[in-house]
Amino acid sequence: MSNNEKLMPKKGDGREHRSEESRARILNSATKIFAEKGLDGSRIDEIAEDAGINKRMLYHYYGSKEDLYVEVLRYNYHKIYALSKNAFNLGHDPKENVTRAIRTYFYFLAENESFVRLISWEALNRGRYAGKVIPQFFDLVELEFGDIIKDGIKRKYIRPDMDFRQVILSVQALCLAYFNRREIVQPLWQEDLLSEKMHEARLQHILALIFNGILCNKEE
Amino acid sequence: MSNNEKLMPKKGDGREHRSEESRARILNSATKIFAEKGLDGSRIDEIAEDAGINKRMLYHYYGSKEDLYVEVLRYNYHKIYALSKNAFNLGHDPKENVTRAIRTYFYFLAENESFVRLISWEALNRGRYAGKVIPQFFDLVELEFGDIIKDGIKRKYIRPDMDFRQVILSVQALCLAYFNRREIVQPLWQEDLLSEKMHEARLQHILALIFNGILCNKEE
Amino acid sequence: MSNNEKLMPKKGDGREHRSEESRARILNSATKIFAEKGLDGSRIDEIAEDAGINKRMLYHYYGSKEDLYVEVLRYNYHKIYALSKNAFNLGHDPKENVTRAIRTYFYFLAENESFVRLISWEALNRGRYAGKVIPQFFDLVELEFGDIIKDGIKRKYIRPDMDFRQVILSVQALCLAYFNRREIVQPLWQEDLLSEKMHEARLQHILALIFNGILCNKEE
Amino acid sequence: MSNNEKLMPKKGDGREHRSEESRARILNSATKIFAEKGLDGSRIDEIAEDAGINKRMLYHYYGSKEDLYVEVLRYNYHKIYALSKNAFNLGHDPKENVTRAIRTYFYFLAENESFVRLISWEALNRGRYAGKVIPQFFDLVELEFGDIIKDGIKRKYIRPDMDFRQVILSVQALCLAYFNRREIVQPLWQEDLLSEKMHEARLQHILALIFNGILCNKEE
DNA sequence: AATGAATGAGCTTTCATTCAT
DNA sequence: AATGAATGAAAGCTCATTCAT
Repeated sequence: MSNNEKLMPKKGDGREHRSEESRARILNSATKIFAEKGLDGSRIDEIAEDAGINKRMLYHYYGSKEDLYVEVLRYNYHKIYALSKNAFNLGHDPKENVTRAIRTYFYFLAENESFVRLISWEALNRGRYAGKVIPQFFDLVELEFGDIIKDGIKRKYIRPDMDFRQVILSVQALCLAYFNRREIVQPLWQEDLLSEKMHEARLQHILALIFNGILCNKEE
Repeated sequence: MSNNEKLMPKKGDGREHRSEESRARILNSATKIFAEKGLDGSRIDEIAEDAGINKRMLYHYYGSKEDLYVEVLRYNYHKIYALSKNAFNLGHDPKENVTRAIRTYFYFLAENESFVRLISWEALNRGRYAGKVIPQFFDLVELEFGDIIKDGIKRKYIRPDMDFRQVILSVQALCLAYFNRREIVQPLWQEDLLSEKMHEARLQHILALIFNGILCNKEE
Repeated sequence: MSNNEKLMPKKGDGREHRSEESRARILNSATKIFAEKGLDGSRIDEIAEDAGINKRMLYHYYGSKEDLYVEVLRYNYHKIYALSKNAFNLGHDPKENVTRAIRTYFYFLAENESFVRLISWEALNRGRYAGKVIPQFFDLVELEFGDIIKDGIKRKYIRPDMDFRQVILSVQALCLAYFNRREIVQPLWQEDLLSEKMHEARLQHILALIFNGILCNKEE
Repeated sequence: MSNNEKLMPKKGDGREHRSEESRARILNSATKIFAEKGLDGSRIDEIAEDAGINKRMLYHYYGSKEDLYVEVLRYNYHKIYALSKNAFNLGHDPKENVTRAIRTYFYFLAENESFVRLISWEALNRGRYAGKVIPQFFDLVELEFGDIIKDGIKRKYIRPDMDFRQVILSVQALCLAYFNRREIVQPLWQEDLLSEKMHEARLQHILALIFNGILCNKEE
């Protein structure tokens, strides 16, 4: 490969174009399959076939199965990182801040099933691989959302005895569990948990719980 | 061999005893390793070695890797099934009922890390294997705890617009997440999440959240 | 075991009786299963289970799988050996001698499927195991039947240019093939090859062929 | 690599060639070893080593041990199928037809020991595997040879009371037995059964038997 | 005489990875 | 840039055989 080509990665003679496309196809297939089956359950052959490329290219671009997995994590964490950059900025009204943050997070999960599953595999892997991507790896939501909670406490909207870390963990848990345990609870529920209506119902439940708890005789 | 044993050839003559012990050793090792690495990540050889038995016996007693995995699930689900039988009965005071149920469940998880991880792998497996054990498989907590919530609503202690299924899912999520995502959040927190003190702190947070939400100006 | 017991093998205190019975059960089961699946395809466990005895006893009595196989061969060769002792003696009429010998042999095969299959496995094994039982191992028919043919030639009943060894091989082949290739030809034929009627038809065909060939214009 | 080869990327660029060669090497080794030891007695490692290829390729090309076995049967049945297409056509003279067919079949067996053994294993397997290849599986000789016999009967050359199916089975048996039971009868005979002279002697015996039977006073 | 439990060697099969073009 | 063929190590599983009672 000529030096020239290295300097113009985005505007090549068509080779890089195909190259970039191949890389992307691999990453998409790998995301799909790793999300579905986890690192140990996935097969390199299946990913290559799904991507429609030769297995050898996969090694050329990503080095090894594990490295590819780490790339998949990086690629997917970037999505929520981008999200948090845009939607988690602080407004005047603490309640609105919290509501907007939870809604944004919840619908991000609703629309990114692969992300939900990837971070769940990673939790079971005790963060072994994600740790290579993000030294302090959280959803990244943790940081931004933490500021919102702390701001709410400062403005005396949220009770001061609330540990913001516990709140973050709880919000995450309430959102994630719905997608995570969908197949498990589905038989108990009547409705389709993937419907728009049920999504909104879950979000409203989370908000109600967070703001008021489950008891009667509370003023809104 | 004592004469006594000769007189009771059907009970505890040492042979069956050894057999039962081997089965138990396999099951314990399998629980440990499957919980740690999941079905795909675990190796039969490792389980056999950990159990201190010959690999052949594992197949003799449990048939196949997958069958052994299903047995491990059955074995561990029985634990919480037993729990729910004893601790989830209905008392007069709805608040006490809910509190006791949550506390019991939370400390069961605290003391059974294998259980926490096994149901998490199963959630990612979409209940494929647990479904073979428990046709309608939940934590089994769902059923008993559901009665408590419904009773609380009937007695006008819990708000009537609360969907008891959402509440169950939320309580589960709030408890499970603490153990599930321990390694992930650990870097952010200062304390040791495994300490008795932090356990109690998390439980108190869950109870506060469930009963009152996070906002100020609420009477207890 | 006392010397006394050794001296009275047939009239023991009940132990030998059970012992003899166990040996016989093993031999019968082994005959059945080795005949069906051959040496390599048979499993010691299956034989032990079929015999209803403990696997350990099988080793106690017969030493090894291969030794048991050889015993099965010996046991089954004895059957036809006994047969040839009784039915292959020489009468006055050569034609009657040949007819009786063929009929006896054919119906012996018809009634001893295990024997048919065991000698077929052995043929494929190039006589490796049977050679240990009968140094010169044939059906044993070879010897007796050979005398009959030679006698027929001497009496000018059978053509002198007939090689008696070829005749023996041919008679064997004509009889054996019917049982050996039964499943193979069954789809082509309409009748049930196991019926008494078809057995007799095959025997008559063999006799006709041997005595006259297939051509027209032959006097009987 | 020559320019020529680059211009014809789909034909013989060396890759497919190697692939085809590997497949063929596996098939040849498998034929040899399965014929010698049967399905149960053969070892995949031995086949791979004999073929000089990596065991993995065997699974890549043929899927499983059993599938490979079925391919071996298909491959070898094709040989006699091709034979029957060419040599079994009907001439004017019934005797010549029969003679030619038997001679052709007999020498085909003489030159294809693997075929002889494979169909013998299959007979013992009750046609279990060959049935997957050829729904109605015979030697294929059955069909063509049957026409010859039926034609001979129609022309009043062969006796009308001869069942053509019995005749086919008998001819097969007379030919096969010589190769099948070679090691068994060898000790009884003085000559080398594999010699050209003995082959011809057996063939002549079969023809004599078929046409005239064994008795004296028959005109040729 | 009899048996349940146990074993090591070896079997078929799978997988991530590399070679040669 | 791209690929079909090939591989070695290891996985799950099986089997004849022996131990301990």
